[in-house]
Amino acid sequence: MMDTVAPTGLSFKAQMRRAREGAIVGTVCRLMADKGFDAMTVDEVAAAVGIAKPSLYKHFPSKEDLAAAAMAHVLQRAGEYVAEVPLSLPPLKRLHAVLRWAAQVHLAGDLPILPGPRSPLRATLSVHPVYLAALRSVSAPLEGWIREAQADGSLNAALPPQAVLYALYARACDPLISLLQGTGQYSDDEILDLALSACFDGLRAR
Amino acid sequence: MMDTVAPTGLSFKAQMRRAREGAIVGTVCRLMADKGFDAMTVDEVAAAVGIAKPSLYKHFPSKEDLAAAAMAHVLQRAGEYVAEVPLSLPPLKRLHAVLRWAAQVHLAGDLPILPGPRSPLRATLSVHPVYLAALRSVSAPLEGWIREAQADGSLNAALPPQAVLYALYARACDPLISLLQGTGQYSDDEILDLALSACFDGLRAR
DNA sequence: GTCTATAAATAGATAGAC
DNA sequence: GTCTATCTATTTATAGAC
Repeated sequence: MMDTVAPTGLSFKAQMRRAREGAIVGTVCRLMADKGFDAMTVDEVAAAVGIAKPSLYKHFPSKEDLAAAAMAHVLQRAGEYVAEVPLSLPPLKRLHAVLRWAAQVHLAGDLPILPGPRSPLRATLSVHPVYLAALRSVSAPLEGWIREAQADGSLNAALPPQAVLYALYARACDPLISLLQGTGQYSDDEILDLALSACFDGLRAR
Repeated sequence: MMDTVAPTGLSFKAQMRRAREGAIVGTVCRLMADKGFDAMTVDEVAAAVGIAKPSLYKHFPSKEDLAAAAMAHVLQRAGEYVAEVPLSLPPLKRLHAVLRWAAQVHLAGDLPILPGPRSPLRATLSVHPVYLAALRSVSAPLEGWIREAQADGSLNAALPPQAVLYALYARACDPLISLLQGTGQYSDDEILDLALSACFDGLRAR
């Protein structure tokens, strides 16, 4: 039996709270994907969620915590997807599948864009425990797969594993996807294929 | 004889004006590379240039025009570089050289990050004549080189030329470069080689 | 053209009623 | 816990002296 009904009455309110926080976080993801952290206003978030601004601040103490929660949420979803990728697949295919998943989230408009190198948000994230934990839950298995794929000869072994990992994070947020989407000339599947091919196959002919 | 001394007295002031505007635009480039358009404030720009804010507004009528001028400036520099690339090189090498140049500018901290897909800045840029002209002065030759490189079999012909062009723009601003730079583990040349290899060769082994 | 001083709007964040 | 109303700081932009 699932534990959707908790032993205490407290948990019902807790569930509603989590549901609302989920709605908030989802909204923040969309707004950060659209305009980025700096251009997003707390008023917009509140209006889009359909609640008042002070209610937001009961859930999250600051705008930056709001953003950190949103990015942690995306990373947690990614971590869940990573955990479900069948290890029977060859490691390169597993990496391919993860990037495809991330690119789909990007296409759907739910992937916050990366903060600038010296953005104040970066400082907040770099000490945010929940965000960092979610980041590691993705990075650790990916880095293992990268080493596997380099060992079996399917991934370019001249690239440091860390560089490959960073490249995958960068490609998940690839502006190429938005640019192609903006033309209106390609279907979502075509965009995914183009972006993945550009990343794994490279621009040079093979 | 060079025309550094102009026939009219007016042109001397004009030169000083251009020099100051050059300093402003250079500062804006650095700030936009660091923090992006939205997090950059006009006060910061004025302070960094060493002039008062109203003086800024004598040169540029709004913050968005400031940003457009900065991005147009980078594109003009890129256009000048493109015009100097020897056509004796094979087309793929020419594209390679241009991306390397852009990545160097990025590494130096002088390449504004791309605005978000629905950023208000995008709307301004899309109707800014100087910016659009500079953009075309880069895009037109690049697109020709892309078709050449596909025709001679060195560039993946399965990718639409437009997609390759967008990919090059995206890679010029590749966050991978900042991420590698942030580790402190790699020299600038190593970062350039890694970023260029990831773009042209792809992550897969060859 | 450059500055000091300031306007006008908007941002993040909170007080206090219910 | 949620809302109305508000505070404070900051931001873009300008008026007006020199």
